[in-house]
Amino acid sequence: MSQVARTAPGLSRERVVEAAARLADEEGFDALSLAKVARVFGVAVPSLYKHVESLDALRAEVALLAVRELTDRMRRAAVGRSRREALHALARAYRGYVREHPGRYAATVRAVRPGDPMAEPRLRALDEALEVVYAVLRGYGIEGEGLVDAARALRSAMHGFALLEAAGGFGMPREVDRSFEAMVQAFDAMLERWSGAP
Amino acid sequence: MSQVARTAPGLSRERVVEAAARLADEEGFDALSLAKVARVFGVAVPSLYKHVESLDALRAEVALLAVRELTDRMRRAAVGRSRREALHALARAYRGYVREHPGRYAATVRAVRPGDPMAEPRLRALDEALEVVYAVLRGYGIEGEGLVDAARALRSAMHGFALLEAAGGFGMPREVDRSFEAMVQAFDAMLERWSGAP
DNA sequence: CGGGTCGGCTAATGCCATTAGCTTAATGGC
DNA sequence: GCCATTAAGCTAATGGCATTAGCCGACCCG
Repeated sequence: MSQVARTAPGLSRERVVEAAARLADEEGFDALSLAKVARVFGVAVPSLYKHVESLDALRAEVALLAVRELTDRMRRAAVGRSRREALHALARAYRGYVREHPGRYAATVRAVRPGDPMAEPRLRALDEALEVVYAVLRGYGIEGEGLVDAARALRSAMHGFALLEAAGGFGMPREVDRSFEAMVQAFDAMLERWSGAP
Repeated sequence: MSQVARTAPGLSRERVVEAAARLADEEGFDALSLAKVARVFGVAVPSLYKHVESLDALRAEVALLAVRELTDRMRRAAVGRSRREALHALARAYRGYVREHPGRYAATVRAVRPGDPMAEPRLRALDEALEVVYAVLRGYGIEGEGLVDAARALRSAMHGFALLEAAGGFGMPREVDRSFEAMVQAFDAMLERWSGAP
């Protein structure tokens, strides 16, 4: 008898991933575990396996979510602007996302073992993010091989800055803002006469 | 009776850390475990605790080793050169280290919880690495606040590039070389007229 | 010779991921 | 309306791993 009212947690893949992403942001991506996700829902750990294949799959799912969110934000920021304006908006969107969602962002960084099928959607999502960067750079008149190089340089700088900031590798927040703006501005100048760079 | 000839593994903190670093390079920093280190030495896991305090401490020790090695390499590369020459040498040394020792490098990136006493030596070692970067930038006549900004930008770019490369985020190796050189060259141009940047 | 420390060990604990197999509620076909 | 199927929870069991406690032999120093 009874045991009624199981409160039917009503899990779903989406809800599980969302909770995992929140946990990653709060406690760090490395600290993410099925046990913690289960605790959030008041559910036994094995129940989660009805919705995700493994802890690794859950991590990959969080990474995919993050790449999509980040791409979306970048796109919104860059739309309707060009050159300096677009570059600053793009860069600020990027940094903003990493600051708001450090755990999710950390997930995107995880090295992909070559041939890992679980990472494939993520790679495709990353291509889309790259397209946004390309669009901004084309606004500077950069094309061809130089476009690839410039995109890599820009992504490296944003990525590196975000990570070092997240790792506490810098100092006072005010100072960090200034350094970030300086970096983006220098990039703008660099891109203005990139044409002959290679 | 017997059990003679224990082959006396002769562990030491240094040897344990060295083995851990090698393992991290081969299988990835995340895959590092006390169990694997113990297996390398043919020793029971708890024996390791006579030499390191915990897995976390071992990770921190690997990070410290890596920062020191990297700093040393950067210093050697930059000595006796200036400006463009120094910049390229520094950047190549950085990338070279990350390629040779991806696991060790990953260790250096781990976020430091503020107030973590275990991370303190690492932070001091990082300061030393920063000094090398400063030295190169001073060669461009950059000083004061701009020096801090420029150093952060440069470090971000190298760090970001290295990580994205390690994560397989780019494509063909030949192309990646070219992109890296292009980035460093662009940086050189940027630094040449950095003075008024902020 | 005798005590102490050093560097191994075994045993035990507890957390976590994962698998197997059970149960119950909803669903859909006849 | 009833049965079969499936979906979504559960408990139990397994095995890897980090960590702690406490034993024990070898070597060093008096």
